[in-house]
Formats: sequence, structure tokens, C-alpha cells
Amino acid sequence: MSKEISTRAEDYSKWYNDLVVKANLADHSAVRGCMVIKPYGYSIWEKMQAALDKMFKDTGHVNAYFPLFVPKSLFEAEEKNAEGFAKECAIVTHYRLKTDPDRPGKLMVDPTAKLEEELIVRPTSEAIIWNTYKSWITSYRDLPILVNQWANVVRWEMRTRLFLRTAEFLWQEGHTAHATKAEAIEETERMLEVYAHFAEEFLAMPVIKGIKTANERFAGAEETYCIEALMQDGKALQAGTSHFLGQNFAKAFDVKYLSKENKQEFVWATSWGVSTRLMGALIMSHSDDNGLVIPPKLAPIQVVIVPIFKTDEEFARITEKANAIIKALNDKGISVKFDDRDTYRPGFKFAEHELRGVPVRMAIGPKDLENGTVELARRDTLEKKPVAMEGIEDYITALLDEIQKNLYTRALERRDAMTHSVDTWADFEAALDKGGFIMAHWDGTPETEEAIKDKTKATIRCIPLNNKQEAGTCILTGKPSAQRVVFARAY
RNA sequence: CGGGGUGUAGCGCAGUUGGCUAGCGCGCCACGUUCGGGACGUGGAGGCCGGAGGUUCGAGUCCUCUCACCCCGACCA
Repeated sequence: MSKEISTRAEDYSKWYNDLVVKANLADHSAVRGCMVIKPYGYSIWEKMQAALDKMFKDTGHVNAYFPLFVPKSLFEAEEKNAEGFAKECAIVTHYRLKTDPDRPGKLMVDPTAKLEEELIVRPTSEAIIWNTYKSWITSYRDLPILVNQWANVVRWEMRTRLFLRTAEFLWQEGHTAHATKAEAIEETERMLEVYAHFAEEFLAMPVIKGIKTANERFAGAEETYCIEALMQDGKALQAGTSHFLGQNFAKAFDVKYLSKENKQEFVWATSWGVSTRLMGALIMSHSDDNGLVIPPKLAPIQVVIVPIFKTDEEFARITEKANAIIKALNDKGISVKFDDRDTYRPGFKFAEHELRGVPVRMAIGPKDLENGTVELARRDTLEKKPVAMEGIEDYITALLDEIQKNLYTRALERRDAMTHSVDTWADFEAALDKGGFIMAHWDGTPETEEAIKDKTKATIRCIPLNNKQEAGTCILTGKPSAQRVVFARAY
């Protein structure tokens, strides 16, 4: 069985950090608050990208690319949005360096190369994109515009964490334009569904779909929808957001279209995004003390074959068998790595592939050649057993599927076990100490939400979609409430 | 931006009241024995002790300045 992960905050933080570095996913970079995503980590991200990209295309979206820099005048056009991001922007003020007369061999900013207008390094692209949409849209025939962008953005956060909150991060941001409010809301909800489906099917991570309270809403949005997941240490993680932007950006950038009725109308907007934060979510959802556990659908290597041999002759015979198995597995669309390095011993390889989260390990040794078997070990349960070589590809196909399902079930059970319903302030505080989601009544005011946050650091993660209506009283103020909302301490 | 801390080999660290050729573990390289759960032995490579200035016969160690990073807080659609 996998060992217990300590969920004490500082231990968990350290465990998480060590794992990210040791499993070769990413490193702290020399640049403040940024990280280097290493090839193995990036290959997992690529799997996520591919799956998401297909889902975007299947829902009618196309990819495009917009500039990294946003002139300040554009950035500030939508006031709420600008205000929301103002405190975390990187700003380009100059465009040239020169040699420093006082320090030979050193460079200095050339004061004569000051920009007329500062450029903001995008923290999100609504401004630059809506400024562009203005020139793309004149008629209802131009709508809808369903565009997605894969890009990097910069948010100068004061405190950073690998994958979860780095100064620069990779993400995708969808930006759509619609003729009607209903259509835009439909799009917002559709993309939330896409995210939820992706999280559950690919990341094997159960999520709660909901809407944010006014306090937590995206700056410039009318409504923010989100998916919220629970990590193994009992803290919540916002895993994706989908915003209904109303006509805020259309009005800020004067984007209008002529309707069928020959009337000028403002365009309705949505935006939605997920980021490399999902890598953090993946790690904190499934991993154990032996290392990463990657769901088969996202594993760059689904099966690793470790040969066990003493002599060249043995190795040759094993290789022959292995090649036949690799072929059969590849034909089933399964990615396989044959770890034929003779510079490491089997035990070392076992440990290394476990650390990296490979879902299935196959060991082939002399005994197996004799018996016509292989030894299969599954990463999720760490079970090992001999399996007949004959028909192994079908066995593994089913096994990968089972591992994917098991990871989801396990995560769901863990989340349910960490979800508590409370009715009093005392119970609320007690539940917070245990961690997890807390379903509790709230009087619906931003002031109360803020007060609870100040007292406990817990925030309202979301108001679940299709939430059960149930009369109750607010845990803090005792005022009437019509429904429970999801509280938690969050990343 | 406040409070605290750390900078010594690729990584993790020790280095006493200033003293001799700056150490330890892991990793790395070579050779040999090993190889079904992170092997072992022997030998070896690798340091402007974060940077600048100062005190001193002598500085990793003391002083001043500076830079970087980390932690706690504030902040984080």
C-alpha cells in the first residue's frame, strides 16, 4: 500500500515541492517567481493541451495568437478589469540598452529609449483581443467569434508556488463574441462543462461546478463560473474558470454590430481559461509518497518494460519478447518505453518509474521466459502479479482503463469523506481544522463573506450549479439563507 | 512593502573564541564484483566560501555596504 502523505500544511508544501523537482517536472528558475518546466513535465502538459484543444475544436473553436504586450491605454479601457490586475503587472518602459560608461562591460537602460507609452505584459488578453475584435465585427454575420489562444501570461504575484502560482505561466484563454446575451451565457456554461469533463475524464479529478460570489468574481465579468477541486491536504484549488463578460468589454472598446433589424448593438462576450496550474492539481490529487501517479490518459509513457537479466544472451531473448509485446501494445494505441539501460539496476528503475508515475510497469526476467509470463505492477495500488504473455495487450488495455477509473473513484471518495455539512459557527471552525469542503449557510452578503475570510482564511469557493434550495441560517450572522455554499481554505 | 532567515562543489549541509593544504553525505567519472525493489569496494574529478570594501601578520569566520533567494504576513479574477 502507498504510504501516508502528511497533510500538515508545511509538510505537504515541502512534499509537493520535492516531488515536483525530484520527478523532473519542473525546477525553480533563476528568474524571480518563475519556473523551468522540464521535458517530462512539459510532455504531460502537452497531453493536456492536445486533449483540451480537441475539445475546443469539437465545440467549434479555432486558435489564434495575439500580442504579448498591451499598450497601457488599451489595458486601462475596461476599468474594473484594469483595476483588478493593476497591482500585479510587469511593465515595459524602455526598448534599448547601452554600455555603461561607469562600469566597463556592463549594460544600462538607455534613458533616451523611453517609450512614449508603456507596454503592459499581458496578465490576460481581454483588452488586446477586444481592441482587435472591434475591427473584425461590423455585422451580425460576423458573429459569433469563437477564438482560443495558447499563450503565456505574467502576473507579478508576491508569493509564488511551482505550477500553482508562478509569475509567468502557460495557459489557454478563450475569447468569444456573440450577438445575444443568451448565446454568450450558453457559451460560458458550455465551456465550463468542457472543463469539468476534462478534469474528470482526463485528470481523474472530481470537481464541483459553480459560480463565484461577487467578491471572487473575475474583474470585468458579470458572472464567473468555476470548477473547484479538493487536494489531498484538504485545501481547495480553483481548476478552471469561465466568465460571462456581458457587454463590458464591447462597451469599453466600442465593439458594435448591425443586427438583422438594422440596429447598432453591443456585442456580448465570454472568456475562459485553464493553466499549467492543472499540473499542480494533477500532482496533488493522486500522488503518494512513492511519487507521482499519472492517470493513463495523460501519462506520456503508459507502460514501461524493465528487463531483468545477467547475461547478454538473456538480454537478447528478453528483448525479442519485449519487441513483440511493444508492437502489440502500440497497435492498441498504448505508449510503451523499453527501459533497456544497462547502466541502472532493476530496483533503481522500479523506483524511478514509480517516482515518475508511469501507470503500468512490466518486468520480464528469466523466470518469465520460462513460464511465458510477465510481472505487471500497477502504479495506483502498487500491486504486482504475474500475467500470461499471451494476449497481454488486451489485459493491459483493460488495466489502463481500470486504473483511470480507479483514480477517479478514489479521488471522489476522498473528497466526499472530506466534505462536511455544518450549521453552527463552532462546527464550522472545527471542520476547517480538519480541512476539506464545508457546506454551510451564508446570508448572501459580501460583508459576511469578507468577515468569515478575515476570521478563518476560508473563502466561498463557489455556489454550486443547480444547488439544492434549503432554508437555513447564516453560520456567522444567523440571518436567513436559502442555500448552502461551498467554503474551504484554498490555494 | 513590513518581520524573520539563508547564501561554502551539481544537490543537501558542517566549518568552534579569526590560524596551517576548506570538510562531510548524496550525486558525478574510472575499474572490478554485482543485477527479480533505489548494490558494494577501490581510486578520482569537482570550490574566486554570493559580490564590493574594510580591520588584521593572517578572514569562510569580525565590521560596513550591497545583491540574490527562502519563510511568515499583506497581496493573489
